[in-house]
Amino acid sequence: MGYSACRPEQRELSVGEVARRSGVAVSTLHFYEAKGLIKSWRNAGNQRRYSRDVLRRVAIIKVAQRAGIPLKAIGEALALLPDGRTPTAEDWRRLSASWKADLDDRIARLSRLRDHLGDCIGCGCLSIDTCPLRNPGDELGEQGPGPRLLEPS
Amino acid sequence: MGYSACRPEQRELSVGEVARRSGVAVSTLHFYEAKGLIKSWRNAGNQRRYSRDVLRRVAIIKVAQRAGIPLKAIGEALALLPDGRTPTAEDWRRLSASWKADLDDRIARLSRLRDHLGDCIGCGCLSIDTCPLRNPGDELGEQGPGPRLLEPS
DNA sequence: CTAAAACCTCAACCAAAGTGGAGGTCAAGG
DNA sequence: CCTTGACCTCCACTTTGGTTGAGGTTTTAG
Repeated sequence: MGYSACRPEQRELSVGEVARRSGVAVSTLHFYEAKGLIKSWRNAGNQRRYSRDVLRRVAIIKVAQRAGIPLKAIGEALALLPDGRTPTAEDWRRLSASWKADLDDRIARLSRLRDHLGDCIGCGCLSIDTCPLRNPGDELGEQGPGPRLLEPS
Repeated sequence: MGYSACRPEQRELSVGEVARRSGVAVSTLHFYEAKGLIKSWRNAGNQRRYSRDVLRRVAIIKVAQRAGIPLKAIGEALALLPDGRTPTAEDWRRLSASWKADLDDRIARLSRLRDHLGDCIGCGCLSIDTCPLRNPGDELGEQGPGPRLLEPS
């Protein structure tokens, strides 16, 4: 067995442990670190060591991702915390509130679309100018070019 | 001026015209064609020609995309239509009904997440085992690996 | 007829959010 | 001591939904 299996009362974690405890792959932790979302230091053998609160950070990242927040935005939000500290309850309040607003907005858009879809089922219209599905107008406005991201399935 | 500016009563359209009328870029039309979502034939000079109903197909594609349906699934749905014909009102009824179910599901997931987020704002818990945000369990189940897509902003 | 605009193909590139492998190092158990 | 598993870096590849550009052809307006 590896050295990461049985260490009670640890105050620092290896990547493998963080991976197992947080449920994300080791490669993903590397990736998050490269993107600045989490931090680590190195031991004498150049291996990553994490403080236990990285688990909370990863948890927050995953929740925000499920809410549809792109990693970049999550990183920016986390980076705004003084000292890059792990969010306190108060920090989490602010973060989750802003993400909730985002989520509310996304839900509202989708709901409006659904309603129009319901109205239009079977109408076969889709006519430019008259069909609401064809007139994104206000809430469903133009979406510019570039890659478009979808909701996690 | 190009040759596509002033042709009244056309029954076939050039890419540029389809692009202008449907609101998507020429490159996107090429892309959709490569993916089998739309079809065209060629004139003597090897230029694409479309029947007018490609506009309806593109309209349907865009609506489905806004509902969060991936292009591949849209293509499969359109391909199921006999003769690859342009959807009739009845076809559209079936298509939009299936996409609406998808949309309903997505909205339901996001709504549950929002509610949990609301419950948890400020609680600072995020504790494994107890926080609903940390327990995707049933409705918010595991999301496998691979690229994740987000909702169109 | 000529020049400009629109078209063609093919290939590379973009972003996001990772995954996977090659080749090499480190640590711990037996 | 030595094997094994965990770790390291770097690079390439994946998918989705396109965009951009190079280099060449066609069409059309003047």
